[in-house]
Order: sequence, then structure tokens, then C-alpha cells
Amino acid sequence: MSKSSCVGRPKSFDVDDVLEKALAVFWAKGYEGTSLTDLTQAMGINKPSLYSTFGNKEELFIKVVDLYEQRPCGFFRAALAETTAKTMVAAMLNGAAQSFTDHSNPQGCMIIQSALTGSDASESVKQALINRRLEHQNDLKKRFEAALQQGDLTTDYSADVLAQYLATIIQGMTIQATNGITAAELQCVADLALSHFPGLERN
Amino acid sequence: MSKSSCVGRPKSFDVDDVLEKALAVFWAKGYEGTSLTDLTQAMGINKPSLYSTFGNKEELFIKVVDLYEQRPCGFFRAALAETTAKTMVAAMLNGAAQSFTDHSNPQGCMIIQSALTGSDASESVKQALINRRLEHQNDLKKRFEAALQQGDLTTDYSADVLAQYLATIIQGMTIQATNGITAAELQCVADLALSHFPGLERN
DNA sequence: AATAAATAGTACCGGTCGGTACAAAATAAA
DNA sequence: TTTATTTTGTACCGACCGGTACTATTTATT
Repeated sequence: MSKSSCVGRPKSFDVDDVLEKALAVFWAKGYEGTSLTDLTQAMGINKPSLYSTFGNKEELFIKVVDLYEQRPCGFFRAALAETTAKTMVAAMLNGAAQSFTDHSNPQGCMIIQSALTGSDASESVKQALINRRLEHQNDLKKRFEAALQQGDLTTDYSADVLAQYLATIIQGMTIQATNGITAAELQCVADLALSHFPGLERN
Repeated sequence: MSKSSCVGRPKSFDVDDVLEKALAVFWAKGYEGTSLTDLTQAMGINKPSLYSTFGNKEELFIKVVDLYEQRPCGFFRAALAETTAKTMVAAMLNGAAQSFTDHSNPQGCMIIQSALTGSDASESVKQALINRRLEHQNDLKKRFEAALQQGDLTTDYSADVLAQYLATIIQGMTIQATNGITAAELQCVADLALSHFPGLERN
């Protein structure tokens, strides 16, 4: 299954390792704001190596987004797996507050901020990120549907609106993070949002 | 007071008119995603005219942001002037929902999305937009402080947190708009946010 | 009609963009 | 040790980037 080549000159770098370096750059500067020079310098490889390994800039970016969803943005899937609607929403908001203001990384959510606008040349990348956001929002919707059905959540709002509302708050938190809000302040916002979220019994 | 020159060849274009054209481009493509070719084509002028009239790309962008705040984003100041906290928050959320999904313009808020990330060269523009957002958030804070003081708003949350929370929702609504949410759907989100906003008596 | 002032248009500047051709170097297989 | 295969590093590609020098043109003033 390993596609490691058994013949020829071996790679002088670890693929996963340099992907992580590329993630840091794309996350901080966005898709179009990142140049190939930025990438090759951060990754410690030269352009032909980058192209032979990852295809081109856009394909590299998509691979980086996959990595981002698995690791720094991992709180999302973990939160989805929470057993109750309340703990799910809480894990979403707390995870976002913590992840978006983690100073060991760029601030905010990469999927939201790295290609919000751009030239026509990056239209496909913009659309790819929109699709990711809509997929995640659909995950929320399905989770809310299940919660409504099993009586875990009591409200007249549809799962659709609840998902859009929660997504809105999380996406707004990313802007707050890029504005430089502190982790504590963003946690206060998350707490407020949780305690006023519809359908979850007050405590 | 008019700085219209009384001697020499007259301008062949109206300054406010071409600023409007520049606004449409920057709004849709962002600061770095917009090239001078995009601008001169949309504005119908050539580069030397652009530079002699507006300085350079960055100065033109700032002038465009000023224009944006006065016109398409004018709901903000109008909402601030509302007499009660409840009508103020309602006007903010409704105005955002309507403005961000108005199909006669690009979707979303220009100040939020046109320079969220970018190369080092656009650092000053990024910071300028962050400052605008923080100024607007401070406007909200002062409005909430006044409402809390005059008993118009009853909650234990500080004006700071309330302002951050409302800003978060509005900023999230811009992402929803770029995702392609419909005006009706975004209005539902705004309605939900309003009816669950802390301190405003339920109706 | 001559002059001065301001704009319009063309053509160009160095630098950087994403992407690649090509040859040297490093490995495994024969 | 030769051969085949893969990666490396350098040097380069055309296109476009933001910005400008220079000239022609259009106006008001003298």
C-alpha cells in the first residue's frame, strides 16, 4: 500500500512534515497571499520537488485543507460525536473559541478565511472552501435533526435554521480571532452563545 | 472650497462615479485579488489618471472603504441611532441580513472580507480593516453602555461582551452571505439571534 | 495667437507570479 | 560496474504585478 519508491534517489524530506509547514503559511496568508517562494522556503524544498510531490499550488492547498480538517480543526468532529445536543453545541463553541485563539497557530479558521475573496484565477479554490463550509453546516443540520427527533432538543426552529445559526456564530468567532480578541474574551462570547442557544434547557 | 481645477484640461470622468466602480471590484475580489487592470477597466480610466487622482492602489482602497461605510453599509449608523436597545439590535441584524444578501452588489460585508488574509505587502491594509471593525465594535459597546445605564437593557453581561457577541453574529452573517445563503434564510437567522439576544424583553 | 496648466494615452520599468526544462546527483537493480 | 529510475538544484519561461516617464491633447489665461 505504501507508495514509497523502492528505486531511484530517495526523497530528502518527509511529505507529512512539509505539508504541516505549508499549512502554517496558507493559514496565515491565505491562498492567493501565499507565493511559491513562501511555500518552498517554509517547506525547505525547491519548486520541482513541490510540483512532483503535490501537483501544483492548488492541489497542494487542497491537501493542506484536508490536513487542517483532521488536526487543528479536529474539535469539529469530536464535538459532532457528543451524546447530547447541549454538550455538542458546547463542545463546538468551546472548541472554536480555543482553536481560533490558539497562539501556537495563526488565528481563526483556515477554511473560512483563506480564500474568502480573490482574483478570478482562484475561483475554484473559493468554491472548494464554500463547499467544505456547507458540508460542515450540513453535518450540523443532520445532528440537530437527530436531536430534535429523539427529544434531546425542544424548539420550533428547524434543524436547518439551527445549523445556520450555529455556523454563523462559529464563523463570526473566526473574524473576532483575526481581530485579535483574547482567548478569554472569545470564551465569554462562546458562553453567552451557549446559554442563549434555543432548545437547550437552561441550567 | 471646491478643488476643481480652473485651468488645464478638465477631467473626463466623475471622481465619485469611478469610485463607485472601484468599490464594486474591490468588494467582489478583495484588496489583493483586485489588479490595477481590473480597476482601470471597471473605472474606464487609465493608470496615470488613477494614480494622479487617488494616489495609489492602497489609498484608492481606503477611499473606497470610506465610501462603502457611507452607502452600502449605511444601515450600521442608522441602527446605532435607534432609540431603544431592542430596536437598535433589530435594525443591526435586519440591516445586515438585507445588505449582505442584496444581489445588486457583491455578497457580504466588504470591511470584513476584502483583506482578511494576504501577503506581507498588504499588512497595512489588513490592519486598517481590523481597526475599522474594532471601531464599529466600540460603537456598539458605547451604545450598550448607554442602554445599560438608562435601564433600557437588563442583563449581567458587560457592554463589552454584548458588543463582541453582536459583532460576532454580524460577522458570521457575512460568511453565510458569501456561502450563498438566501436573503430569506439569513433573515431567519437574524430573527433567531434577535429573539435570543440577552437583556431584551421577550415579546 | 501665444502661454501655462492640467489631464489622457502609450509605452515602458524592475520585480514577482506560477510553472517547467534540463542536467547533476543519489539510489536500487542487473 | 553498468543501467534504470527518481529526486535534486539551477536557471529559465511568458505573463502579470504595481507604478511611472513622457508626449500629445485639451482647456483657461494672457
